[in-house]
Amino acid sequence: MFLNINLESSEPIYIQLQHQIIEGIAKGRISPGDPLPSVRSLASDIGINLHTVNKVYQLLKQDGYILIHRQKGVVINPEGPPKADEEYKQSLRANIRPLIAASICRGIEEEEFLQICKELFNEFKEEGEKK
Amino acid sequence: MFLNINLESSEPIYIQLQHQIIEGIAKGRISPGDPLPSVRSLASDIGINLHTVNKVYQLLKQDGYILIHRQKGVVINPEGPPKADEEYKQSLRANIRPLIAASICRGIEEEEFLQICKELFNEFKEEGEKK
DNA sequence: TATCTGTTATATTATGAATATAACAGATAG
DNA sequence: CTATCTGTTATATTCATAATATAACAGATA
Repeated sequence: MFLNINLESSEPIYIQLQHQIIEGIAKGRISPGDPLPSVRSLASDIGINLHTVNKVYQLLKQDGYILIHRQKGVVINPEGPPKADEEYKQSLRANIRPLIAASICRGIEEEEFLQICKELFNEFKEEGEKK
Repeated sequence: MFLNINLESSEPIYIQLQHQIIEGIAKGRISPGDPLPSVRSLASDIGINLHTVNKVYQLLKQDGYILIHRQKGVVINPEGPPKADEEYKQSLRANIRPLIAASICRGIEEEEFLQICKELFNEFKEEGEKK
């Protein structure tokens, strides 16, 4: 896999895992229909507990990122998660707001902030075109 | 004060407080040199413990947002926090990245994301001009 | 002198993150 | 049929963090 988990980070393991899998989907490194490792094999690959991986899979399932069939195992949802509704956008704003506030206090202008966002979007686009 | 703390939220109280004070500075609701309430009075105003407020003040002091004089009490730092260096921008990118990844998966295009950021910046600008 | 300030110390409770071990039921390969 | 692998559930333990409670100290102030 493309996973790079830092066991020493203050960021919880299950959050890192969740983020990196979602980023993998956004970048097209894993495509709709692709299988994901079993909770046990992924856990032993990374060197963590089975339950930590299971927790992540449950969260991803709940958000519509993956499907879990008793037979086929774990698969990237071909449909993808539901489109962003107003509630989602509201929570998105709530997450960005403190980042912008701190940036303003540190002298990062709107232009520069938007530029950083554009560069991040390019990070995802470029990878998507490699395939 | 302009504080609105949700004691039921899963977001820790000290994080809410920290964010709202920084947002207050970014919006110009509190200006450089302005005093902040004492740890005890603010704590009793909100209905929380003195140590929770003290923790927030220590974090804000550490980041250069406020100054704590033995005499004058707590004051918004006239200098403000240090300008964003490359390390800060790196952590900023790390914070924005998962938001963008999830947005892409949910069908939010770059344009719309940037538009949301612009609106948030306006949130801060508009308030700043009221004074 | 009494009061308010930030600060420090100590202890307790509650919650969440992560682990360990075990077991169950369904599917699959030998 | 048997053995193995799958996700799932249950239970328990360890550890760190968030939040509280109570107390005390030293400097400044009225």
